[in-house]
Amino acid sequence: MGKAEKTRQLIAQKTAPIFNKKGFEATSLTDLTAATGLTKGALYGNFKDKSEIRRESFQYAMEKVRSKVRTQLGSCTSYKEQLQALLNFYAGYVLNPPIPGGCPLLNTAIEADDNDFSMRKIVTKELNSTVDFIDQLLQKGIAAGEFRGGTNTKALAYTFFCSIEGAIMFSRVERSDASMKVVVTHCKEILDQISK
Amino acid sequence: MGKAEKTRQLIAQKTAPIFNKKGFEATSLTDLTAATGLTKGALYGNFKDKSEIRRESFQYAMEKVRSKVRTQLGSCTSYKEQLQALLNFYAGYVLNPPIPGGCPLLNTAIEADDNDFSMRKIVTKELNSTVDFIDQLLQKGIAAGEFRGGTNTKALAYTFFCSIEGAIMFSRVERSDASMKVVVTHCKEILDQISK
DNA sequence: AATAAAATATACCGATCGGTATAATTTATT
DNA sequence: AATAAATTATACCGATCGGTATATTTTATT
Repeated sequence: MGKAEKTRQLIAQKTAPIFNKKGFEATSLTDLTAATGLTKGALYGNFKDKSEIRRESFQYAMEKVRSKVRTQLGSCTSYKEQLQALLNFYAGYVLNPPIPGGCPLLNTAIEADDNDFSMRKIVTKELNSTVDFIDQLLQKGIAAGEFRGGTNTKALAYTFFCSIEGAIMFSRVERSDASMKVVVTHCKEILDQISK
Repeated sequence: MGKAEKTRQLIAQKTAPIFNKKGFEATSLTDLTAATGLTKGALYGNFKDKSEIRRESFQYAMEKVRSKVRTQLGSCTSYKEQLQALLNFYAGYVLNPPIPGGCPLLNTAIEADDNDFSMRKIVTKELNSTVDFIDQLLQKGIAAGEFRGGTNTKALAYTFFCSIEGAIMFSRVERSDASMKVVVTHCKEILDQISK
C-alpha cells in the first residue's frame, strides 16, 4: 500500500464521524481539515472533491459496521443465536455506535433521498444487502431445522431491520434506549415464535 | 388574525417542503425567499432568525400530518379499523407524503440528534405523543373488547411506530414501497393475532 | 548525495452564507 | 385625505463556503 492510499484511508476514517454526525451538506472543508489534521491542499491532492471524500468515508463506516457484526456473530453456534446477537448489536447502536453519530445507513438515507442521486443508489444497495443478510440467516436456520418451514423469511427480515432502524432514530433523538429495548424484545419474541 | 400572523403562516407553509426535503442546514435563505416569494426583509420582519422559521415550519408540518390522520380515522367504526387506517396512512407516505420530502419527524430527528438541542427536545415530545396515540387506540380497543387483555400495548405501539418509520426511510431512499408494504402487512397480522 | 516525482501547505479565488440598516411601500387609524 | 404605524424591499455587511494555483516540503529513485 503506497502512501497515497494510506492517506486516503486516514481521511476516510477521520472524517467518517463528522459526516455521520453532521451530514454531508453541513460538514465544511474546515471540519474535514480539523478532523484529519491535514490542509485543503492535502485533501484535494487525494480526492477530487468533497463528495468523493464522503463516499469513501461512507464505505469506511459501512465496512467498520460489517466488521463489528462479524466479530459479534463469530462466537455463535446456531443461526438463532446469530440473529439474537445481531439484534443485540443493533441495540447497542444507541449508547455505543461503531461510528459516532449513529447508523450511517439511516443518516445517509435520510439526507440523500431527496437530494443526492448517487448516494441514494449506494445506500439502497447497502440496505438491501443488509436485509438479504438477515434473510439468509433465517433461511439457513430453517434448513438447519432451527426454525419452522413456511416462514416468510424475507418479510421477517424487512420487519426486523426496519423496526430496528426506526428504533435507532427514536432512541438517539430521545437519548434513551427505552424504545430500542422494546423493539429488540419484540423481535426476539418473534424469533422464539418461529423456533421449533 | 392580523396580517403579520397570516404572513407567518404563509411562510411556515411554503417553507415546510423545503426544510423537509433539504434539512435545516442545507436550506438557505435564498431557498426560503424563492419558496415564499418574499424578500429577506419580509422574512426577518416576521421571524427573528432562520431557526425560528424552521421551528414554525416544523409545527405546521406536524399539524398537517395530524389533520390528515384525523380525517383518515374519522370514518372508522372500531379501534381496530382506526389502527388499520393509521397503518394505511403511513404506508402512503412513500408515494404521497402530506409534506413533500417524507416524514418530518424522521427527517428532523436524524438531523437534530447530534446537532440541535432544542429541536431534539421538540421532536422527542412529538415522537412520544405519537406513540401514546397508538397506545391509546390499543388500550381503548381492549376496553371495548376488540383486543385481548394482557396485551402489552405500549410495546406494541413502539414496535408499530418504529417499524413504520424504518420502512419510510427504506422505501423513500429506494423509491419503492415494497418494504413498506411488507412492514404494514406484518403489523396488520399482529393486529389480527391480538383480536378476539 | 543529487535529482525527479509525489504529496502537502499556503494563499488566494469568486460565490454564497446568515443577517441587518435603512429606504420605500403598504396598511391601519383618525 | 392626512398621518402614523407596520410591513416589505433594497442594498449591503463580514464571514465562510468549496475549490484551486502555486510554492514548499517530503518521499522515492538513481
